[in-house]
Amino acid sequence: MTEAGITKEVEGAKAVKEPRGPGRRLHGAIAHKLGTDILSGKYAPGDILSGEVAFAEELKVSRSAYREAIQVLTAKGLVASRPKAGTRVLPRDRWNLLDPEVLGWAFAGEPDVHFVRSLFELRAIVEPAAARLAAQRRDKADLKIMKDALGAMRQHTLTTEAGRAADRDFHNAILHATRNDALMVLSASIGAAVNWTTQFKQRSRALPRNPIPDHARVYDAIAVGDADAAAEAMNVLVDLALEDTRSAMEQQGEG
Amino acid sequence: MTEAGITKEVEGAKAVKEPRGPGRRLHGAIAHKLGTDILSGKYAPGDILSGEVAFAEELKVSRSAYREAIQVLTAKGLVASRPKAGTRVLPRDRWNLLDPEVLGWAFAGEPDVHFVRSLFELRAIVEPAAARLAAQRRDKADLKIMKDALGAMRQHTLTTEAGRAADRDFHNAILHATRNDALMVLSASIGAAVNWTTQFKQRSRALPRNPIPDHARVYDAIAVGDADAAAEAMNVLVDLALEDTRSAMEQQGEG
DNA sequence: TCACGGAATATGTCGGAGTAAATAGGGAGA
DNA sequence: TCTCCCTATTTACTCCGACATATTCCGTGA
Repeated sequence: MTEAGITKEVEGAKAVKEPRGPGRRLHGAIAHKLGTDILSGKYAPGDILSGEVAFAEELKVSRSAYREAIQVLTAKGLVASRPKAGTRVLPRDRWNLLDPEVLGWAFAGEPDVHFVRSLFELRAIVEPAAARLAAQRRDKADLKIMKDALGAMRQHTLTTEAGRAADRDFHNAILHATRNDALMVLSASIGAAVNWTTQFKQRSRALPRNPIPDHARVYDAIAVGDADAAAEAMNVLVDLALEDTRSAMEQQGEG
Repeated sequence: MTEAGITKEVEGAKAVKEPRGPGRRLHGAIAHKLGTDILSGKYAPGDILSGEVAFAEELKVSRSAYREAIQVLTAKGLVASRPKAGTRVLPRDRWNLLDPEVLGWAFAGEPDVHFVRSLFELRAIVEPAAARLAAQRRDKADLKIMKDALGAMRQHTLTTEAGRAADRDFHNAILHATRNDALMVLSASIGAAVNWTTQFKQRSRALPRNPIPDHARVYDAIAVGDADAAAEAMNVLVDLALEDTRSAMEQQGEG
């Protein structure tokens, strides 16, 4: 039954789907392939993806599947299609880089060091301000989540998956405590970026210093409602991360 | 010819397309309708959009068109479809609120005051930091754009479209001068949000004080490379905007 | 050299078939 | 008799191929 279920369309999906991906749909797999190709620079802005039929038969899929993938890419601002002009890659400033899926495509290939630096700069901007807002709002439920995450961080080190999960929970709780929808969405993007860069950072250098006390200082400041202290303590944390990224960037080349 | 060209599918598009929309595609119109319905709360998170066929025949469009629209919504994290469970509205924190199109849907109906405040808070966080980075990088071409926009702002007032365009150009140039891709994407979102709220602010109160001197102070600080002064000057600007939004919010109710 | 018309091509749209998953029903074991 | 597990059916999402349409390009004529 299962072997019989592997029809030709699934074989086509296997051809374009990357191995680590979960049970993706066929058009999702095509979108992933095209997205990574665009993000990696294989297709430059202004370039035209030659017609539907050519791509569809090259990828051994029907035009509908290809079309669905193009719709996804269009929704994310990567391409635009016009009736006769074909599907054209849009300029970079039209791309929705904060989209989690686009972020995943960007980090699927070679992570562009310039872009990684941009992301960590954004984090260095947003998170201290978020800590300030969290200290001003001071939601009890979120405070408890932070405290639990802090406790989990004490038990596990940052080298384990549980430790990294606790770290993520702590930062996400702070973003959540701002009661700011826009910041919460950003937290998803930033968190994803941090995740994807974690592996890169891990092989570039060992995990430095012990971040627990710094995290505790952030929590204490938020708990007592000291906005300035919270922002400053978080500033120390993200500056450390930014510095790590900067050195890793120089190590990879392209100063 | 033109009347003959109006076939049933175009009539269907007219049925769901809002009047002000430009030459949108059919599935784009459906996505707009469903998107605004979801953003306005007509469909709550966890709610199920009953089957393809029901919606397709209710909207008088084919299933493909409906499916394309669902693909767009899925790409933006608004919904998720599973073979039997139907198409389900995802929780809010999965939504890609920073997507320009989603932002447009959010402001198509009643602009949620809480969300507007979030957006302006984000702007108040990002723009001073952007001014600081711009002062550190100090790109000559972007500096010229800022200067031109400043000159245009002197000639037109903020009550005219040209004046508002100059204001947008000025702020966008600062974001662009950061050489930070993530910030540049955010600028598109924030700029769109500011645009959509402009009409709301205009009828709520007259344009206050003359912002030209403050903008000039930001420009001067960036031009001489004084990062702290640039951040502080921009802080004054965005705090003013945040204050305006706050008062407009209270005026509308829901303090 | 410019304008108009025809042709070609790619997009947009439609209806049908297949397949995967969730639910409900029945049977067996405790 | 109640509970748990297995199976079958229903459901609707996914994929496919073909048709209609709009736009662009090129050629011809003025």
